[in-house]
Amino acid sequence: MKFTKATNYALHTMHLLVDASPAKPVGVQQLAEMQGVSPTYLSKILTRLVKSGMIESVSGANGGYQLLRNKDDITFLDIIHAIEGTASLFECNFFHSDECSIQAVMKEAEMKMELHLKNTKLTDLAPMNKNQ
Amino acid sequence: MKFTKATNYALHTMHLLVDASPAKPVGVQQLAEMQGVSPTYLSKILTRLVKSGMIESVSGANGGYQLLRNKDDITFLDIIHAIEGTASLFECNFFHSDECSIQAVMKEAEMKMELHLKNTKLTDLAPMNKNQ
DNA sequence: GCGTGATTACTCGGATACAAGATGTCCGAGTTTGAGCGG
DNA sequence: CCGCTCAAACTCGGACATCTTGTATCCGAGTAATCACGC
Repeated sequence: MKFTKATNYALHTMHLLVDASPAKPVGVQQLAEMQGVSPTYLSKILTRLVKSGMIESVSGANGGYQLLRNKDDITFLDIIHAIEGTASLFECNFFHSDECSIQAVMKEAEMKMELHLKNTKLTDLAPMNKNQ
Repeated sequence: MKFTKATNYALHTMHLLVDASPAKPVGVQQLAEMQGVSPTYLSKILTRLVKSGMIESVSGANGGYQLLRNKDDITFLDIIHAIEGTASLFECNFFHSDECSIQAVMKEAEMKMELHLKNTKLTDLAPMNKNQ
């Protein structure tokens, strides 16, 4: 039960892209270098963000990734769901006849967290400095 | 990013123990059978609950596990922390000069969830029926 | 009837096996830009 | 000066390789209750 590193990379990358917006697309190599990841791995992560419609890829020379949606619309939850999936964090395997009361509590707790992530946008954060 | 099955087992087992309290200790085999787990694996999970001081083991014939603390004091968060650990769900690997603003948001969201889990106790749930 | 030992019913802990998912790499393919070259 | 070609700079996607962690099993050891047996 931990957020994956991919989520960490995705959030930071989106933060960088928001800062760069609405400028030219940013190359994977540059993004990867700033975070100390391999470009190939980061591109796999970004592919998931593309599929969720948050960013788009620009192929060819001077290509890279850039924001697609309005930067004010992108919430933390959007990014996390794109990477981790939207499945519930807790799945009860017990053979209940009716709804599992434990699962209900867990789901409610999860929703509390998601609500906060849904209400926080990347533009709420201070711009990221390079030496940060 | 999912809660482990061990957490599921632990929560349901604690629920069963709360129902049985303050009766005699309940054997692992019985607890495991009700959940469709192997007794040996469940005992490993329960060991963690013992170490956290929530339950105690009674060895020997007619032994098993029983509640140690007051049943009204046991929160969901206690059980989850005993199984999953207390580490933060999100760890930023980026080399920031100061605090990571992304991590701050994530930690806050996590606290929202934990707050709900801390305020919910096992005794808030309806007793568990065998055929449930 | 009473003590003593053996059996039984349990938990405990370590070692190990297995599976799944996270993490990361490699490589071939497609795409756009831009430079170079010939007409 | 224009257009064509080709190389360079990119992303894309699949196929692997590796590592960690969750899940589960096995077995020997310890412990307490109970039973059996002999005095």
